[in-house]
Amino acid sequence: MDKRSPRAAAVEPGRPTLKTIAFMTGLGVTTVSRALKDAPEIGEETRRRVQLVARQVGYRPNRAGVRLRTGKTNVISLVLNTEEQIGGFVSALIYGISERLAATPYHLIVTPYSRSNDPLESVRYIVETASADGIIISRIEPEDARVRYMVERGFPFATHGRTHMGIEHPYHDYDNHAFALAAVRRLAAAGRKRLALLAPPAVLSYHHHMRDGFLEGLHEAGLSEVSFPHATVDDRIEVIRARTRELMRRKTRPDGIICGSGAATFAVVAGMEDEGLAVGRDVDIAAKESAGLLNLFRPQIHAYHEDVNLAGSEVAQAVLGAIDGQPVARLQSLSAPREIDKTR
Amino acid sequence: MDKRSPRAAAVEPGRPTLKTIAFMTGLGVTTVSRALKDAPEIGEETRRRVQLVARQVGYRPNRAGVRLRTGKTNVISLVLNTEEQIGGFVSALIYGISERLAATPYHLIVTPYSRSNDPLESVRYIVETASADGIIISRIEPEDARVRYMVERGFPFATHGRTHMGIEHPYHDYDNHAFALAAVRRLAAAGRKRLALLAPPAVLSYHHHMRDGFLEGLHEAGLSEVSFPHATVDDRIEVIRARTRELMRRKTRPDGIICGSGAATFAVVAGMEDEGLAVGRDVDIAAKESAGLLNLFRPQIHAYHEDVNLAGSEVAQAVLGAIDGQPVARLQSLSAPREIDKTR
DNA sequence: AAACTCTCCTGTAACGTTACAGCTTGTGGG
DNA sequence: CCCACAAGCTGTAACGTTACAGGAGAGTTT
Repeated sequence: MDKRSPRAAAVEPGRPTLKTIAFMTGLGVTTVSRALKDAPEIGEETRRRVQLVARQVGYRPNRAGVRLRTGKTNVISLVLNTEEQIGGFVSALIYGISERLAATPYHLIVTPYSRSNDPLESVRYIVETASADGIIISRIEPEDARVRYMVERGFPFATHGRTHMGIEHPYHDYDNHAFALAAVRRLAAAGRKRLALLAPPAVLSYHHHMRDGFLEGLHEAGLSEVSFPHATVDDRIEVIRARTRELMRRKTRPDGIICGSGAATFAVVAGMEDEGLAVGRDVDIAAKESAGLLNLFRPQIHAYHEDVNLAGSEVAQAVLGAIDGQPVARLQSLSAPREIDKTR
Repeated sequence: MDKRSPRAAAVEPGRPTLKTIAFMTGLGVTTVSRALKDAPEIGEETRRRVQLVARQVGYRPNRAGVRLRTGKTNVISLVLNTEEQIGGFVSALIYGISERLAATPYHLIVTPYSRSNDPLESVRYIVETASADGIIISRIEPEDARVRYMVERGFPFATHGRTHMGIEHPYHDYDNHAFALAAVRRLAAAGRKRLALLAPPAVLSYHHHMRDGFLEGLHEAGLSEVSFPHATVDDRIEVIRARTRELMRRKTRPDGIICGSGAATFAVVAGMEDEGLAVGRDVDIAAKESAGLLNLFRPQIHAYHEDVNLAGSEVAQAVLGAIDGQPVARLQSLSAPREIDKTR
């Protein structure tokens, strides 16, 4: 056999294109294209006819063709740090984003960067090569170079977290201030006096939100802080556990600990218990998590839920809005902490 | 200003193309294209000159152009079930895949499907629209319709898990048989006699691997099984916890439980403890996990590590090999369980 | 009846790339 | 001296799509 018959090329081979439909309907390719996007200058009947045929033959626009012609990629890129904390965090975020994108023509592509290379590099690559219509980033810093870069270039994006650089941009964030405040109040209500905070790394914005809420709560309740040195929620479990041991051996050890992530809480509790101290008896712990395992681990922990799945939807929504050119103010949202009900 | 000067179009605007380089070097577009891919019929000096200029101007091939012309997408699609178990599983898998793809031109796109729609649907969409060069799927069934479909169409793919349908295909899998066998031996060594297995759903291949290893171990050690009814590792935590309670209230309750996932183990232990039973005293538990939290949770648990990050690399490697047309036999790998050392 | 308008449709070109079929030029063999 | 051939380069066309500039035909206005 020869490769293909020289003439029937329009209709025979694998996948239907505009040309296929044009041939079948006897119309021009342009007309078919316009008809499929409900352009007003196409006759009602023609439009229906084209759309019927398109549906029948299972026409799907060729993404490469569209992209080449229009520059629109129909891609959202999620730029992630490979060192991102353990646990279902990333999974839940991705699922949340995917759910939101499912009914749209957008595909989600995951672009990781490791600690070794510049976080800006991935973003710059995507923007320069125009390989996505919008970007989602996380691990936001107060002065975030990526945000500045994308704003300068007018590239649509949304952040999972806020900045503090006098630039308004689309974001979704968990209200870590409210979480820390509620956590302090909870521990104060339990009669605790000397609180420690295991916070995120100081370079990240939500470190400050959490600390501000923490300090506000301390002040409000007249409590004092015991610092938690050389440890953040991003450290390896063994590190946090060891630092917690050291902390608990100090003369003025805390009687309450607030913990900024689920996995870290496991490590903190383990470190405490290494020193013979018990959650709820010697020390109260308040923590936020997304997995719902903390109260199986130790029922005494005061757990707050962070809905990362929802965060994914929200941040996807925000970036879609940014692509549409919606006003920024409408693309910013904050999600309130919810204390997990232990009475069941 | 008019849109753009009618002639300088080749060099001025945003992004360099082959035309830009052709203009700069004074060569033809075709020559530049060939030179950049080290084609033999291009002179040594010309080739170096072109590559130098390309590097200088930061040339990146336009993916849409390549894709339209060649049909090659440079995309790997990871098709995931939204209901996939909680925890870092998916994150780790994605990171593993990404690491492997980082040095290649491939992008990773994540295509989820929910329980509601046919798992085959996503795969069929990708194959029919040729929107990826290769596919990775998980949650493999012994007779997997997706595998059959892709094999029939000669579409490159790799599975995270094995099938049993007489078809050889690229895969990576964790050796759940070996895990279950080792776990039984461990519990037998601890003097346990009546073992229960909390396995994956029976539709999935690794259910059978795990059960086979379990049964082999029971037989070898002369132990008996206590069945764990109406529960799988994929059930919600509350469900597993409740079923465990019921199980432990039975007259012939197990004195050892083997648990096929980390999160489920939390639920099982919680259910046990609801009934006043203690891990290591009344019941021994062996479980596999990827997060490394189980021994913080209860140090008595016999934990086995599953390296999902590695699984991601391996399965990515396999799909790349499949795309290259490498022989299937070289694209199959199995990863052995490793017992986590508790003595530290 | 000419000019205009409106509706509905069409052809051309271009996005960036590569396969293919040439085209020069120079060299060596007959 | 002519031909063959190789090396090294180039132009054309095509992948599927859409923007743009029309154009035919029918109806309306003057």
